[in-house]
Amino acid sequence: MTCVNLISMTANLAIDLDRSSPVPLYFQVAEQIAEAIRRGDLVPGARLDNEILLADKLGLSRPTIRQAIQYLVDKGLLVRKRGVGTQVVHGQVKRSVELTSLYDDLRRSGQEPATQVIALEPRTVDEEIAAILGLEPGAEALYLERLRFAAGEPLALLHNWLPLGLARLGATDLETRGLYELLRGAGVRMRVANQRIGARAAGQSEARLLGERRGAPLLTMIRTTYDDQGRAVEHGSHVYRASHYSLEVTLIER
Amino acid sequence: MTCVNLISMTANLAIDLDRSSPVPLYFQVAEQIAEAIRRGDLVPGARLDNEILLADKLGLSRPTIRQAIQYLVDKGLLVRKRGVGTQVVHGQVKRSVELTSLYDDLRRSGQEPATQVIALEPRTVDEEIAAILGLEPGAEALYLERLRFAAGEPLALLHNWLPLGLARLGATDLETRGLYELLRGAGVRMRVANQRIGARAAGQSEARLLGERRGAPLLTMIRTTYDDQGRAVEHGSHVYRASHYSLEVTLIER
DNA sequence: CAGGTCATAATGTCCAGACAAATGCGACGG
DNA sequence: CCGTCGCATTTGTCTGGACATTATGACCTG
Repeated sequence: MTCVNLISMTANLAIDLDRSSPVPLYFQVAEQIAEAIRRGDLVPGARLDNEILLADKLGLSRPTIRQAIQYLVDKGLLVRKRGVGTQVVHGQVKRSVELTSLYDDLRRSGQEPATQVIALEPRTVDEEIAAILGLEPGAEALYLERLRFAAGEPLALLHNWLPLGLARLGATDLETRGLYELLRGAGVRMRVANQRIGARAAGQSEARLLGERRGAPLLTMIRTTYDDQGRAVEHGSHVYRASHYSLEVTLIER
Repeated sequence: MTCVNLISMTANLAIDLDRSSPVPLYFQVAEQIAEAIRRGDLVPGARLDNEILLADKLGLSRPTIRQAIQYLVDKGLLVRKRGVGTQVVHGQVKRSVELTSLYDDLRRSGQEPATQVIALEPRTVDEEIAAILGLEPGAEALYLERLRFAAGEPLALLHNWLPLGLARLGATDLETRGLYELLRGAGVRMRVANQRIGARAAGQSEARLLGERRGAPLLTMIRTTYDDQGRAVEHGSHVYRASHYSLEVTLIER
């Protein structure tokens, strides 16, 4: 186990390496630099030591250090400029894009999410859903309909279609945890999601369920999620009360 | 200049390398593989030769090949699995996330965008905008207000704030080209954008401008864009006619 | 025939070094 | 005083190799 200071000037940033750990070295380095940025030990604009010096200090090779830095550059935490050096990004850029569910979002923001399962059953898919999920027309898929509350108020009406046999989902599970969390726990590795976000006026029945008036603006989101092999694992069509919720997205261009 | 077939089985994919070009070799490889996927020469599920063989065929080292493949994995075109190999992703995953403007989106989808500039002038910023753009309170910034049409119909009302001196923007330019295109042309390198998407009912004046009735659902987007150094280069607050437009977002988890 | 075991193949990680290219700054000269 | 050239610094790209880890399928055994 080694432990080395990263910044000569300030000498307040230390990195521990555990070569016996299964966690890759580059990842250990990246995590600890990211943590230093979150903590504020590395302020925006601060320059890291150059790659060769860093590699030397940590007893690693330059490619390994580069891999660690590249990882953080991709996440938008660092900026590299040839001939200049590597700096912590100016301005407080938010967390990178992540595949999260509404449930995760709510819990992270400190609200208390609750869920009421309205439907949970295999249903015959129509042509459109079959095409999206890559099933034969007339096949069955798991249909799921939920009403999501936050702070005791109805917030969203969620419709989902999932391929059968993907995970064992019980109504009890779904009322205490988020769908994405359950899928991840079942070993589903979600990787790409395609979302279409729009808005429309609330219909009669939606309005009643959500506690809005008919014609109230609703935020709509249609999302298809694929796993790391490109197979569709979930298709959702959701409506949110625009007065209570908005979506946040961060884009990073490489 | 070398030219090598990539896939032994089909032998229909060739890659040209130009070592005298300033374009990095890994990028040349990546581009041509991506092109082959777009063309359909590499169908979803097709397996690439393994990295060592590829490197051998192309006369490159394995890290260079890996860099090319990694680039495409990050873009969501390929999937790597240890012990198995590298495959073209199943299913038609859309293009990766990009920083685009409404104008670009419309032109790409074949519609004919038109723009009417309502306001284009330096204005004193309020506290909120100053904080977002990183300016002193009371400083000035360029205020821009536009009405965007597609196929002759009003589509969106766009409000923007930009730091002064970023680019010379004329009303004529803005009526014939998109804001992002103009900024890129002026050397601004946009890299990260943070968007908040919501919905609300149209007010009286918005409704009149957009040709909707008061209370019609509107899609709202508030976006701040940062350059590669993390400096804010643009802040926009836009409303779209929900009946005519929706936003598409692709998320890729690494 | 079923199940576990082992070999094989492929990617993941890491190392040591070399040269290229861009940036910023200082020294020099007009 | 100002501009230009050149140099030092730093990241970008590329090489060639080594070992670790994991998934797959063939083989052997019970």
